[in-house]
Amino acid sequence: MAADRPTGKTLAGGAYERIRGAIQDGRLRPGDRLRFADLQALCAMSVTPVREALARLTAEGFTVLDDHRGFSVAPLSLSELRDITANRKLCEGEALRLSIEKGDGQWEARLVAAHHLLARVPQGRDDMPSVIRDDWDERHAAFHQALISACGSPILLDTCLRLFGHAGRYRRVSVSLSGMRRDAEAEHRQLVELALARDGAGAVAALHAHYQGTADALEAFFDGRDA
Amino acid sequence: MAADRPTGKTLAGGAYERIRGAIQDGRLRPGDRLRFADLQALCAMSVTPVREALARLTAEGFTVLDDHRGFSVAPLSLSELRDITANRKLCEGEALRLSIEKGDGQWEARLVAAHHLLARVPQGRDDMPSVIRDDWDERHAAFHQALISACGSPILLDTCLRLFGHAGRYRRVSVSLSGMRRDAEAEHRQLVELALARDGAGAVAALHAHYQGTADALEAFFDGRDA
DNA sequence: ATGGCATGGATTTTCGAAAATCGTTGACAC
DNA sequence: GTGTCAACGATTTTCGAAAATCCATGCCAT
Repeated sequence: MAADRPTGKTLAGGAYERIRGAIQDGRLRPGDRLRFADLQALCAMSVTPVREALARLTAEGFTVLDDHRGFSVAPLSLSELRDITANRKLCEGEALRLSIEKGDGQWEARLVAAHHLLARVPQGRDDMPSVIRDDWDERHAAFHQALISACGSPILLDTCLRLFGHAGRYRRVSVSLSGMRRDAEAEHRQLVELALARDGAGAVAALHAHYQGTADALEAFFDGRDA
Repeated sequence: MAADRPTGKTLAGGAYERIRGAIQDGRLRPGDRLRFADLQALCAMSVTPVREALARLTAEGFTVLDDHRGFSVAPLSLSELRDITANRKLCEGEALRLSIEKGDGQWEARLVAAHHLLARVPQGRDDMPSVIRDDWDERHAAFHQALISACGSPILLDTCLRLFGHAGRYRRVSVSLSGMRRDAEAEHRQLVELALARDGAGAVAALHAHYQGTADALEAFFDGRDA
């Protein structure tokens, strides 16, 4: 709901954002075949920028490409969810540890500010409580980004950002079917407190528990299905 | 020297491999502007597949894109080298630990085989000892891949592969100017022994030392330059 | 001399159609 | 009834040129 104008600087960039948005919020579902005709209609442009957008999305793992058979939305699976969770524990855990070790007052300020914004908006919509609000999602991402923003490693930050994006696909599917997680707020607040107290080990443990809790909540949904 | 025919299945795939190869072995140098006219000549194809290849390379960090100003080869810097090294320690270290913990006989066989192939070929060319042989480079990559191939995490493997590719750019630049590393062979053999002995902690420590040694050898070259 | 502005050239970005490829359907032989 | 093969339709992939954009040069006014 945030991209009607040719968003960025180039059409291809706009197509990238639009298609990625459609994948992340479920309008395009896992396994769906992506025909160029449909995507051209969705993005109101020719085939070239759409193809570039799909190339980028494929490199990031949101879509897959079978040569000469076209693109499709990357499937979701229980095994990938577990894999993502394990990698988030490893990478974001280390990034958090580094941030606590090296973060300065600016970092603390960013963290407190991001948490304040996140805590001020409800997770679900008023009319449809089982659908995540767009602004909550943005602020949630910004919060986790702020948490690790002082780690000093652009590459690690990039890895974490990529993992966060992939986890987002699972988060939304789960929430739409099994309801919100009840204690996310408390866990976020606890993370801030531990970080400000410079309790590296405790904060990393809390982060691990946070992700594992999210993953556990999702496992129920995938139970039975999956490949 | 390994791609005259339209390598893969699609032209774009061939362009990707060719341009990436040119970047990794230094024919295209960091900061070089990538004009479509030149690339079309290099790849012998039209603009569309070249553009798709550049989109993929950009998503993987080998090239950068300024909107409407074109693509260029991603620059090399001392800070990025340190960042890559730290991330390799973290990710490949964990992947190695997991492989040692979970690897079976098949993994051991792959590892021994890969090491055997690597040890059988000299690092530098006979005519130009300061240039890495293409086959050594391939086998070196295969060895490190085999080392962590039993970690059970496709995402972690992908991260490691990406990091290895980036580190390769630094490795070649360094070797071409300051000569080979003298003890790489011994370190590789030691890694195999520790892995087969299932000494997780020792193997990870050896891997860290291996990467740090490589990085230290490179720092000398970058000393003075860099941004 | 200096700053702003229009003009030109070089390059990227996009388009719409042609060429190539894959899966499938249907006919035909065994 | 079963298996093989050829032709078709749908779709991707590629092409070559047009449109859009940016950077630099030179001109004019101050």
